[in-house]
Amino acid sequence: MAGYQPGDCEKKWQQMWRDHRIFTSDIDVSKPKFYVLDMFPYPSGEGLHVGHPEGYTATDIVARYKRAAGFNVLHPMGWDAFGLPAEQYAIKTDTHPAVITRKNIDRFRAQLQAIGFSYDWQREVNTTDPEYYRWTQWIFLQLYDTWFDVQRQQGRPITELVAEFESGIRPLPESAGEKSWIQLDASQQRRVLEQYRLAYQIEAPVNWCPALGTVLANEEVIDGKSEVGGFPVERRPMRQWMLRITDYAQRLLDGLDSLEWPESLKMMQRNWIGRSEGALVRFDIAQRDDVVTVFTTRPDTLYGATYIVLAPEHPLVALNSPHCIVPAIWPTNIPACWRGDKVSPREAVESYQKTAAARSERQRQEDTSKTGAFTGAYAVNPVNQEHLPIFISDYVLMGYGTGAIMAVPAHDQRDFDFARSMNLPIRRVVSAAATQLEAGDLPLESPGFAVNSPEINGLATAAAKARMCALLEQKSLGTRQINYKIRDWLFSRQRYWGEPFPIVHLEDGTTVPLADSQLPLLLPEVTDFKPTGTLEPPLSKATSWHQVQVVLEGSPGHPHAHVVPTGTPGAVCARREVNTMPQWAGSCWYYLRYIDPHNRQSFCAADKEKYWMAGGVDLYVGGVEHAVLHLLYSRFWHKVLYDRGLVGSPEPFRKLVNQGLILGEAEYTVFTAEDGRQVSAAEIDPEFSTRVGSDGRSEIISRHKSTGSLVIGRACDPAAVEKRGNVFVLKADPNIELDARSFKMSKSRGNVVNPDDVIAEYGADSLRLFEMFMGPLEQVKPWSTAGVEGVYRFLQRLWRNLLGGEEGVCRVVRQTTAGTWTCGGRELNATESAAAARDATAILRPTHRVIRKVTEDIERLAFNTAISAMMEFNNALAKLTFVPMESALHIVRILEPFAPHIAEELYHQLAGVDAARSITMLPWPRFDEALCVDEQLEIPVQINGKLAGRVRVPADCPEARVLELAVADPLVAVRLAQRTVKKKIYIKGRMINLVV
RNA sequence: GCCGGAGUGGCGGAACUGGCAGACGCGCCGGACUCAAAAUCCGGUUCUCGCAAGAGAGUGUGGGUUCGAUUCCCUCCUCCGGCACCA
Repeated sequence: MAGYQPGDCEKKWQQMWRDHRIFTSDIDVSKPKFYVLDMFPYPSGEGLHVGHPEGYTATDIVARYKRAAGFNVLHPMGWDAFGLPAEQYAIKTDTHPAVITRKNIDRFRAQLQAIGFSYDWQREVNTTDPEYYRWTQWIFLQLYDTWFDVQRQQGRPITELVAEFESGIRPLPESAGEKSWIQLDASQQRRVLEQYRLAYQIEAPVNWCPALGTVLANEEVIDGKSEVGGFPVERRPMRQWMLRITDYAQRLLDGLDSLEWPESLKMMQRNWIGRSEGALVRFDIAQRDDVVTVFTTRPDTLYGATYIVLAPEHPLVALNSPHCIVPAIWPTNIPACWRGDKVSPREAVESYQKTAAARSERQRQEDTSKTGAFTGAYAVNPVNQEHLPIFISDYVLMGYGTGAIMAVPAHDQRDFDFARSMNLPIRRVVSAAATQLEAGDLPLESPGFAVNSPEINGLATAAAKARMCALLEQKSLGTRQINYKIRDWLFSRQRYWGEPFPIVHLEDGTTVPLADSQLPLLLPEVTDFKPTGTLEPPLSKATSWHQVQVVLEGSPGHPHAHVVPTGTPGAVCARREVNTMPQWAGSCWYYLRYIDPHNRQSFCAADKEKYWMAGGVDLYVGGVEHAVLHLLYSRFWHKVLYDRGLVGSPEPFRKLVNQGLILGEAEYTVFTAEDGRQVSAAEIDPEFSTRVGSDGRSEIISRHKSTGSLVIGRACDPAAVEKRGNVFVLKADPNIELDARSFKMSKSRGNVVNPDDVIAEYGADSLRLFEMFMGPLEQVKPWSTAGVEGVYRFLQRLWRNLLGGEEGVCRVVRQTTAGTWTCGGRELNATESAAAARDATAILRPTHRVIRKVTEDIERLAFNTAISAMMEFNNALAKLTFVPMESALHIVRILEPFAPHIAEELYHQLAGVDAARSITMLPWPRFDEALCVDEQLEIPVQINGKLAGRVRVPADCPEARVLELAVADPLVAVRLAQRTVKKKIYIKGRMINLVV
């Protein structure tokens, strides 16, 4: 038999697994279920990179192990295939995105199958498949049909809201006027309900990205640029679909506590949700019948308020509104700087509003200096009737709280800065010390003790807050309030490649959902899918698609629509929604579709959902980049489905692990100045450094810290580098320090590793093993081709240790019932038999130990140490002449989750079983705890914590005897001479410490 | 600035719950096999001093708790990630 040939056997076994449907899963109530899920990929044109198989290998190991351990495992894969990159590429190459998507999926599937993952491919899903997205549309309609009951903190069907309106239990909103529900006509009723639905439309300032030709959610905008492509994003008002995720803020926050997720990720979601407790306080506007309400988290500082600030877009300063509080002329006795060069407050406000509107999000972030304008109006502080000037400034955001604040410059850095630039008074109302009035420098933001505040003087900040809230509520001047940073989810996109909304617009401006029987609403096959260059989506060009006639069925106040041929009696004209859903829609619920992927009656049958989703997905592995996108959105959808009784668990993903990024191989950068001299990395100004790509190789342009002259950084041959102390230097000139680090893989750097190439050279098993051997799953770690070589050698050695090398013979022996030994059918002679018996004894304990180690390490997802343990065991095998069959089968069995192809091959060659039988059908081996420890232990002996000697004792040796032997040990005795042992400490089986 | 996480050989990393620091792999050095090379096998490899036996130091820094600290506590430094005018 030839040696280990990964290329041959991997294809063979992959074929066998497919032919015999080895990994097909079905409900089996006799077994506990285990749902192990990967974040499904976006099938990009580039194909897989080595980062993808990292998480996929981890879950595959768990899936294979859990099956062997007696679980019924669900382990599926699919495609998140709607979205911008394919569409951008489609526009560039003038190919239909469906064509590109199909090609990319085929490529991804082939690549994944070449790695030998044990997915149940019968359950493959594709978000762009009409049979899939009909249910995405259906779930959207559930959101549309749901309203949030604040009292119950629960989403409920719209019919229940209608019933409450009809019976009068729930008052109609003010917009309905004085009429009762039945006095409203159908159109008015629809309008009222639209204000309650979880899916609603609103005209609001949104993130418009001109380069992509679409709006984006807050979560998709990073530093004022689009997450996809990095194009600038501007704010502009547009009518868009929103989902009321804000209503679920508290439940999304509370739910985190029960989840086994990385703490950092929970923290990111908590920050994003951004709960803060405080109070709403009402300030009357002086000499007017108007009120401004502010939100504050520091009601205890109310006496320190010296002015009020409104966001420039605040309704009270909308100059064309009757409620505008800006007077026509400046009040008397105001400082000149409040007035500036403006002749009237209106002019000042208008001018500032224009400046603020012109500032982009990015400019706001970069320049945080405080500017603003005096409105000429005053508000009255409700606790002391003081008149406070009202300003507008863009450091107050309309989107948060009430868009208005009370400014307490003594205890808020931003208010402090603004007060300084506008010459406003600063009044201390908190002292850092209970016994002093003026402890701590201003602005003092940290908690302390209230001063200069009649009702609360002396109270610690927390108590002062509570007391002030109680006072405000008692006098009806304000209320306790909880605010969230999270905004409603902007859910529509002006793109072609997404799910169409199953909604039509009637001529009265109201919306009506399509009847369920009308789903899926297919994306029209258009040739022109390009953005229009205006704010109109591409689907607006598909006139024959969006102009329809419908008949309405059901209650006129909340009907559903059937699209019918023109001229059908009772039909009315309508227009389909021409926006499409964002990429996140399909991924919000795909884990549910895997459970029942071919169901044509329902998104997922209830009994199947109940079985597989009991307690949620058991293990979910994916990148941290989805922390506040997919992971928040799908929790939200899941909670809505839960409220509507469509799923049985309140949280979708019980345990979640983020795999760490895989970086390119380590690189060394040497810096050269313009005059050709080399410069130490320490001399470079990191603030100034920028990376530039040129013909696949990346350079760094930077400048010298002290001289400011231009410096270029280039990659340097690792052979020319050595380490001196904490830094890497050039061997040729140790005065020149280098920059040493690994970089994120990218095309422009030219450091991308393609898994296909690794498989071609070393096989899929080596790829899988190395991905796991590199280090802990969660950690960021650099790729190393030499490291792949290492695990490849391990597999070859294991092969040789069991089956022999090129010309070698099998070393695996069996003991017959008669007690004799055979090797490959040949009976061993007396000398050989003695060796076989000796080897069997020698390897017994290591066998049990390696089973235990691998079992425990898989359970805690410590795959790197599990692999080291198998390598150690393999090294032990190499020292033997013969390997007992039992040990051979055990090591092959526990290797299978990591390297399934070679394990399958070795199993068949060793056990000689039928080709259709898979090693995966063998149960996981058990280990005997008693056989995991050695009979003889070597106990280190310390004197005052320093190692002095060792003693060998039997494992069950009593303490007194161990100590006796320790003191008697010659090395120890020498050091103990003329010293008295004060204390003897023995940690059973571990060590001895003698204190002298 | 705020909130997380992490600093261990030349490199990736290991060390259970406070108990022999450096498992395993890479790299490097030496040897065997070979006409030679590759592959393979054997041995060595934290640093400093020493021919050696051995001695000393050592888990980012400085301190503390403890018989004993990579592990727990405090200080500072560096790196990575997230958030950032959120009242």
